[in-house]
Amino acid sequence: MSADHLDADESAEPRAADGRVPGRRGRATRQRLLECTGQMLKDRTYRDLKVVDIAREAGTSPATFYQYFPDVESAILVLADYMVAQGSETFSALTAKASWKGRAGYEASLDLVDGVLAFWERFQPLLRVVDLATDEGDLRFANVRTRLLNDLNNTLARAAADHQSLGKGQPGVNPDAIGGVLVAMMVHVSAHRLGFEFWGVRTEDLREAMARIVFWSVTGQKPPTAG
Amino acid sequence: MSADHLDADESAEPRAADGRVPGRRGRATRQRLLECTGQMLKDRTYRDLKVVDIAREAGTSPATFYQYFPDVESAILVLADYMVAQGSETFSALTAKASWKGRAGYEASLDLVDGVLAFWERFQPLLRVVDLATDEGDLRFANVRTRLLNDLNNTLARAAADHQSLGKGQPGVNPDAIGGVLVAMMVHVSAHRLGFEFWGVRTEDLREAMARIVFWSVTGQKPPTAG
DNA sequence: CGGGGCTCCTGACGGTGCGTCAGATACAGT
DNA sequence: ACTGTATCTGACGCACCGTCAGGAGCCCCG
Repeated sequence: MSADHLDADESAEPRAADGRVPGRRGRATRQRLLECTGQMLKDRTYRDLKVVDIAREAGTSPATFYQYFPDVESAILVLADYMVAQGSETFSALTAKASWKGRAGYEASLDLVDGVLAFWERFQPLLRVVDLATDEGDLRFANVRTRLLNDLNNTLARAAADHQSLGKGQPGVNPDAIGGVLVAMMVHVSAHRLGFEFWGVRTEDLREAMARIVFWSVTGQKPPTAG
Repeated sequence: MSADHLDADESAEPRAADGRVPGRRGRATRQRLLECTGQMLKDRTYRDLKVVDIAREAGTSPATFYQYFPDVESAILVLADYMVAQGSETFSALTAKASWKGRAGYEASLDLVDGVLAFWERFQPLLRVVDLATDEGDLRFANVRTRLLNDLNNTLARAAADHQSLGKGQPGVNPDAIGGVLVAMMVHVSAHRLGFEFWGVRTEDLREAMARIVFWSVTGQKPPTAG
């Protein structure tokens, strides 16, 4: 639940490799390196991201990069932290106000699914790296993933539990499992959206299928029939 | 649909780097290298798998490895091909005979989910690499993934379509989307099973939540209430 | 049983990227 | 201008990659 001990490097003063706190010029260089890193992630794949390229792009030398980040992953983690912040904001906006009742409830499910799809679209390059590094066993990125999905997870689990306590929804099924499974579904489909399209399945159709599953899993109600 | 032009290297005679067809001794070495590769995948992570280590483990030299495989990925692909064959067998056994009606239908959904979970458990190291390489954009592994999931996908889509044509199920929703979404859910949860357990969600509960979603998505019927 | 001609193996090498110094360079204050 | 601190970088050693040319093993025929 609490994540106080899991701060990224950014929560404190950024320190250079030798321990000193960077001044104005240093912070500008650091920022430039970050921006170039984010930029290059859009083109090349994570594993083809060479320190020397980032440095050259930022008009500096590889050694300078290591002054501010112990490795490429650490730089990406800083960008990922920003993404997590955006995610919390985005997802809480989508789930806070929504009601689960009737047609409006189904519309809210659609909005939620659309929100996740859009978020994955927007941060695609970063999320690709996060998924990759998480699967590779990098705990720093696993942590990013957890922080990003935690709220979503809890919100859905809470909603499922609320319906259960009223005798609706999915009685007797662990609400955390419901939330986790739904998040897994949305996340995985979002991540492989292009693969689906390539395989001939329109995103529009995925969106509908997922929203219906979300709505039914939480409320136990059959969603309104599709147009 | 058709995959005739996508054969892995294994469908034809394995050839050595210089084009010749290996004899008895050569094939034994090749096999030994394959086994060591599979073995070492269980310990180290994919990216830490160095050719020199595989070679040493197999009691030979790095150069020998390159005699039989252009790169590490290619060796893993051979192992993956075997896995795909196992998968086709496993999954078709799970879906061929099953009926979707009533309580037995729900049991079949449970069996299906269990089957996927067990399969992912069994081939965990290999599947981790397949997922990883697919996400990294390696088309050879994306192809493995497609072949592995295609049947499952089609089976579920077909079942959904059948129910729709009887006025049941999810009328008006693209059956391919339903199949794809369900497979995505099962696969992603299976891949992150340990993550869920660590986070406090028992596999038993995930299994139930997923089976219910599968059953409902295909048949449109509410599954039997949980004990 | 010994030598010719295959198959099979490997030591050694050039290449690329990593990460780390020691020292060069820019800048700010006096 | 002068000095000390902040910032940068050229150059290096390391590790792994992938490729040769040539050595070692094996089989078979004479």
